[in-house]
Parts: sequence; structure tokens; C-alpha cells
Amino acid sequence: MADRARPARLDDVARAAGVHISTVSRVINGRGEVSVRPETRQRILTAAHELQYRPNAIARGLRLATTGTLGLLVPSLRNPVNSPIVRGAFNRAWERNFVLVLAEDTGESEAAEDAYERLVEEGRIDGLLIQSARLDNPHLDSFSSGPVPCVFMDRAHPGSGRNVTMRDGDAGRMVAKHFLDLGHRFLAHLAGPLELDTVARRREGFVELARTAGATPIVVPAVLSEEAGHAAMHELLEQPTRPTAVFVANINQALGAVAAVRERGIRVPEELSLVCHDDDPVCGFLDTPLTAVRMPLHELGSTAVDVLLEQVEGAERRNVVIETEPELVVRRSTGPAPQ
Amino acid sequence: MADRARPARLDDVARAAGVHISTVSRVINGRGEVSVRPETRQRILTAAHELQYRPNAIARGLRLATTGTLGLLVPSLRNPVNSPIVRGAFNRAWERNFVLVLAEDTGESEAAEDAYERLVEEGRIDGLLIQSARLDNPHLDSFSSGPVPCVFMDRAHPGSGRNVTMRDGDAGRMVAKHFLDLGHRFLAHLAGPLELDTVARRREGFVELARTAGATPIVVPAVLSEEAGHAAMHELLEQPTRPTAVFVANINQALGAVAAVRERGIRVPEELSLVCHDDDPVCGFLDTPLTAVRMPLHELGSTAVDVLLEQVEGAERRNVVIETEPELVVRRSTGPAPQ
DNA sequence: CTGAAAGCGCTTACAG
DNA sequence: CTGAAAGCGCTTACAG
Repeated sequence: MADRARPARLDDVARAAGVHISTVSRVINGRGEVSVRPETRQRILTAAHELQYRPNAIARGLRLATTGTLGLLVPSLRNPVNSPIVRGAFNRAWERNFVLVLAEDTGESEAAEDAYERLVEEGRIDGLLIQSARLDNPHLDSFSSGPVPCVFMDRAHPGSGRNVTMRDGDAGRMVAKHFLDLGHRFLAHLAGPLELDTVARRREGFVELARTAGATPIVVPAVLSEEAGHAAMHELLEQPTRPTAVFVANINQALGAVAAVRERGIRVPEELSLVCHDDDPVCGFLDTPLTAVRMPLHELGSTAVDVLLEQVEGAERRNVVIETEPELVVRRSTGPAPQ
Repeated sequence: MADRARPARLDDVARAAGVHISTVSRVINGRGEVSVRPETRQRILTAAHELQYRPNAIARGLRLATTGTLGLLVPSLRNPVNSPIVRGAFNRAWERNFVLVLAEDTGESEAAEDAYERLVEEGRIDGLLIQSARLDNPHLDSFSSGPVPCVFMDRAHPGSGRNVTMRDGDAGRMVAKHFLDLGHRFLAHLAGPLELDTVARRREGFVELARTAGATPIVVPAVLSEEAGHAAMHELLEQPTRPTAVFVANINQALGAVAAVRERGIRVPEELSLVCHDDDPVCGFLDTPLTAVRMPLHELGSTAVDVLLEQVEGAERRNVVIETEPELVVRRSTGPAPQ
């Protein structure tokens, strides 16, 4: 191992400046309003700078009972579709002087508890962002009453009063309206797993608006994967009255769904219109570029951090819905209903 | 804010068990070999369990000068193409009882230093995984001599003696051989930025093997994005002698490149064969599924963690090349050279 | 076999 | 304006 320079401690700075460590601490942390003789302050600042002093986060954390760290519980590291959310959260946390530690909640039995123990119970974090909530997970309640605040982002935990979400219902409605405007009457939704609250809200909006026009969409839930999207699209296309417009829940499903459509020789958009939820760079580069709903994912992540830090600082919990409206990015996969 | 249960401390367990905290500490941490009367041990274990005691990681970290945390410096949170590497690192770290904190090294001037200060100099981590090395970054040397060990993964920092890499040269050779076997003589490489060591090694392998057959590939470097891939492919296709086989550096470029090919009405693979580096799920779902090189990314991440922890425990630095060979996943985008 | 003490690197009332 | 002391929650030699 290379010789590793021991980082400077308060003690080193104090000695170099010829003062007591408590004085150093005061000028380093003081917001300028501490009463220190200017020349003393100067000597300390110079010494600290020369020694490249940075307060040890662990020691400070122990003393202040604050870690400067937030936890982030993601549903999967395998499939980074939601990386804009993570990026939004990371960037804001970094700006606000917090670092982010990762944990994975795969949905398997003890994954979330394990993460909870390691991050919360061992006192590693000041707050927890949960991106992996599932409506069927009973353990989430205990998170809310634990020793650190938490916030559910994107996927809400109803009743928790700690949800930061987007206008998913509006996204569904927007897509339904787009289809109806194009004259479609046979709508379908290739949905995600309905245990995900986002998925449920999107579906609701889509179905509700379609019904106002007398069209009742077929809904097929499927796992958020290429394979599941592929199978579910085949299922949809075998329906007695084949839908002419399908709203697909995510990009992975959409890739599989597009393959299924191609296999059947069905033309897009002449015979079938497709919309993908969450606009992904890939959408624009497919052979038939996909019309997609763009959600304010980055903003969701950054707002979730703000709301969490609010609570870390003592505020009451609250639900927040990001105001920014979903945006429909119209590309070539949607067109007028076939006659 | 909800009433938050204060987590149990050593003190609480000691009181509940009627012993001194030092005794509790010993039985909790002892690997069984500590001499404690069985009934005392039992009382302590029961109390700890009932109080759900977990040692505070911060306090323990301060005492042991060890944090149980590793840092991960990624090139970008925007584009998670390398998520299998991150996942491999995360999973192995978690298994070995370390948590991972994220930092982003966007390549902008002080991004890496900033991350270094916050993670290393503030004493938050025991070791640093660097996935963002660039051959043109002079600051990397100082990382090597800092207070904590580091490892460069995927993108090497030549001369550091701390690189964990894959057989990128072999990947390039494998693709060249595939093209040559199919009878192609006019080869090209849509490369990534040559400041990335991985990119340089891949190119070398590709060019070197092609030359043995008397074919000297055209090499066009481009940023790893859809747009750059699109532009660079157009450039390649305007060459006086148009290549019949192109090796593309990553999936983002490939999506743009495929679009460019389509715009020119060139048929794949009849008129042009394409191979993409790094097999991505998307490759299999394009209209013309892409032949791709599958690298052992997950293994790279997990091995990098092992090598780093080796050094955290005091071992000498060393370079490691993952033995696992790249694998060519042949799909429909490659075929015999046109006559 | 168990307890009392020191100390990890900080911060912050409290003196002076 | 500055110093000395206590203490955050642990671990570990050192006594007994």
C-alpha cells in the first residue's frame, strides 16, 4: 500500500495557528458572526488552508447527530429507466451538501428491511428517499415512524402523508384524449403491475377519460420488461375486436410490444397507433419513432429531496404533487384511426 | 413530524441486561471467542434483541477509523449505460457489508475534486471506485496517494497500478475477425472519445487484427451519444470507398447510427454489417436486431470491489484484468460482404 | 469473567 | 476574545 497522508485534524490546525482547537472550530464553522480577533482568525484560516483541513464528517456526525447523508431506496439497479429521478435527487442533494447512499429494494422478502437496518437503524442517514414503494408492502408503515424521516417518491404509499408524486392521472388522460382526437374508439392499455401506485393512477386517468367518450379500454397488466411487453401485446392483438390504439406503460415493454407488432406484420401507425409512457431517448431512434409522454422526472427527484430535507429540519410531513404537466411528445407512431 | 423512536444504544442494552456497556460490546462484536459467562451472554443477547439494538455506524466508525462505506465515482448519472458495472459493484459491496455512496464526475473542471473532498477528505469512505478516469485528467495521480485506497475500474489510469479492466483489445479483435470471416474488406470503426482508455484499447485490437488481413479500417471518433453516432455514421457513409462493415462503440451511438443508415436507404446487413459494443437489451429489439459484443460488466464491478477491499485491508495495489472473454452475440445485423 | 477508563475528532455551552 | 471541559456512541487495552 502506498504511504497515505493522514488528513489534517483540528488539532493540527490549532497547533499551527497557536490556538486552542475550540477556537479553530468556531472560526471554521462560524458564519462570520463569532467574535474572534481578526488576526487570530486570519492565522487560523491560513493554517487550515495550508494543511488542507476539512472537518471529519464522521466525528462531526457523531457530535451533531447528523450525517449529511441521505439514503435512496431504488426498486432495481438492473433497469435504470428511472435514472432521471435518481439524477434529480442526486444533484439536488449534492447542491444542498448531502451525499447519497444507495440501497436496492428488489421487492424480495427482506430486501427493504435489510436496507432499512443498514441505513436507518445503524444511523448512517438523516433521511430516506423511497422509490420502491408497492401497494402490497405492509412494512412501509414502520418506515414512517422510524428514527429518520422518509419520503415516497414517484410510487406513493397511500395514507403515509409523505408522498411526492407527479400528475400521472393527467398523463393517462392526455394519452386517451390524443387517441380520441385521432378518431380511435378501440383503445387498450398495456399497463404495468397494478401494485405500483403510479401505474394504477395512470390507468385510471386513461380509462376514465376514454369512458367519457363511450370507449372502454381493454387493460392488460404486465411486468415492466421487454418479454412481458412482447407477450402482452400479442395477447392484445388477438382480441376479438383488435384495438387500434395502445398506450404502453414503459419503454422496456414498448420495445417488446413493437417487436410483437412487427412479427404480425401490422403497420404503425396506419393500422395501430402506439404511445409509450416516459419518454426515453430510444423512442426517437426506433424505425418508427414512438410518440411518448414526457414526465418531469428530474424535477420529481429534486423536489423529493427538498421535501425530505424540510422534514429533516423538523417540518411536518406532507404530500406534494409536482405541478409541471406531463408533455405529449408526438412522433410517428400515432395517426388517425383506420377506417 | 411524527414522534420518532430513538434507536437503542449500547447503554440501553447494558441497563436492561444489568451489565456494563463494555461487556455488551464484547458479546455483540465478539466472534464467540470472548470469555463471558453463558448466562450473561444470553441475557445480553436477549436484551439486545428485544431492544432491536444495532451498533451506531457513525460512532463505531469514529472509534475504529473505518466507515463501512465505499465511494463510487461515475462519469455520468445521465446515461446509465454502464449500470451493470454499478450493479456488480453495489451487489458485492453490499454482500461484504459495505454501503456505496455516489458521486458524479462529469468531466467538468472541479467535479472530480469536489467529489474527492466531500468523500475522501471529509473521511466518509474507506475506499474509492473510479469509473470516470480519462487519459487527459492530471488530477487522478493525487487520488492514488490520498488517505484512502482507490481503484480505477473499466477506464484505466495507466501507470497507477490500480486498474481493474476487461479484455477490450480482444473485443476489438473479435469483431474484426467476425467481419473478415464474413468476407468484408472495407472496415470502419465508429469509436468513442480516444481519451477513454477502454475506447483506445478496443480500437487498437480492432485495427491491429484487421491489418493482419491487409484491411486498414477507417476510424472516426465521436462522443458517446445518439446525435454524435448519427453524424459520424453519415460521415462514414460519405467516404469515397464506403465501408461494408462498421463496429460501433456503444449503444447510444448505435441508435443514432442505425437512424443514419436508414435515412440513406442502405440495407442491413445486405449492404452494410453493423456490430455494437456492449450488448444492451435494446439490441435484440430493434427492427434489425444488432449483433453485439457482450462484456463481463457485472463481474468487472464485483471484482473491482474485491480488489479495492483487498487494499483497504492493507494489500499492495495491483492491476487486474478480468479473465472472462468478451462474447459475440450474433444477431441479424451482420452478414456476408456484398459482392 | 466483568468493570472502569481512555479516546476516536469534533462542537458547544460555560468560564474567565 | 479565547481556553478548558464535557460528551456524541462506540471499542479495547488494562485492571481487578
